[in-house]
Amino acid sequence: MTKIEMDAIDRRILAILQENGRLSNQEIAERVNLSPSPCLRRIRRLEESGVIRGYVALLDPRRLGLDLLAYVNVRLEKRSGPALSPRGGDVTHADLFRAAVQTWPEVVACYAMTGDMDYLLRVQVADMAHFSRFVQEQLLHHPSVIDVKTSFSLETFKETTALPIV
Amino acid sequence: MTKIEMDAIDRRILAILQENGRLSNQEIAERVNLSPSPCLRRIRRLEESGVIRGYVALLDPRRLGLDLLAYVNVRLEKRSGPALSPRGGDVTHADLFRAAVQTWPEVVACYAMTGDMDYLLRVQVADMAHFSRFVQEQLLHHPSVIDVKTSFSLETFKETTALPIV
DNA sequence: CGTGAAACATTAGCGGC
DNA sequence: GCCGCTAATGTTTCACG
Repeated sequence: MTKIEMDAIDRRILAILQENGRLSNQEIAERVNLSPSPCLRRIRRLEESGVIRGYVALLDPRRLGLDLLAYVNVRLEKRSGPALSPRGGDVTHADLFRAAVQTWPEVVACYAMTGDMDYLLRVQVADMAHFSRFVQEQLLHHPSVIDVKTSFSLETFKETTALPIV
Repeated sequence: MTKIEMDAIDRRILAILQENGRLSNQEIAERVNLSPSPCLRRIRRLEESGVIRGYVALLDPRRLGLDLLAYVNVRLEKRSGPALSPRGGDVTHADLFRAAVQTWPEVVACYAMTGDMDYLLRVQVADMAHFSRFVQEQLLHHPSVIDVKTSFSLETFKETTALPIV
């Protein structure tokens, strides 16, 4: 995990790009008082070093009919692995659960957490019917899951992908 | 909140753009089997209607030294407003808290939630020292905050800004 | 780091299905 | 209505000073 050297101009470029990832290189160069070529060289370096992970379009969930956002705390079975892999290695409940999470499109984020619940899922679905089906048929149906506790988002007051780079 | 008509091509364009927001219109047009101009017209329409909220660069928090991600549950004082605004309107604890949240850069998301805590904050900071200072000097210091409960992310297994568009 | 030129991309107008 | 062509304009990119 190479942490690269960055100066004030690099940080300004990052601040600009995490607000608007489609500005032209020319426009960015102007804002940081550079000509286009060194500015582009800096951006490429930030991309290649992994500081910039990628560029994405952000969509509006409500305009896509995804009106329900839930945070689900999940507790897993802790007893030793429920199965042996074909080659004899242990497969833990955590492994199974994490693999399942990758296949569930409604789960847009999954973290292992401190505290008395093991995982926190961010779940984005159309409505309560869909959520209920997801919990019953996927989450609680999963052999590694012992218990879930859900909170629903009533309103979003702040939500940004922009990190606080000082 | 106008929900606009979208066909299969529009959805394919959205799916492409939420994975890579910097593809050229030409490239996207090719992938959806359209010529550049109708493709661009569709993208502009999706932008103007608000389905596409914007384009951003995603940065790697760890490469920026932001190694600590916390989810903080916050409970607020419920008794009637602690102050009157100059023009006489009531200012609730919720109003005060939400305004403060906007000014705290380490809070990258804030939701009002169901359940026994009122708000859920996503907090991104360098280390425990910074987090501790934030909780003591900002959160607990705020007159509307009664109580906070924090969980820390140990590991991220899935995290995407791409919504499940079917 | 900046200049300049070639390659490439965007976008408005117009005609056709 | 929505598609695709063309042509003008703007942008990216790279060798070189």
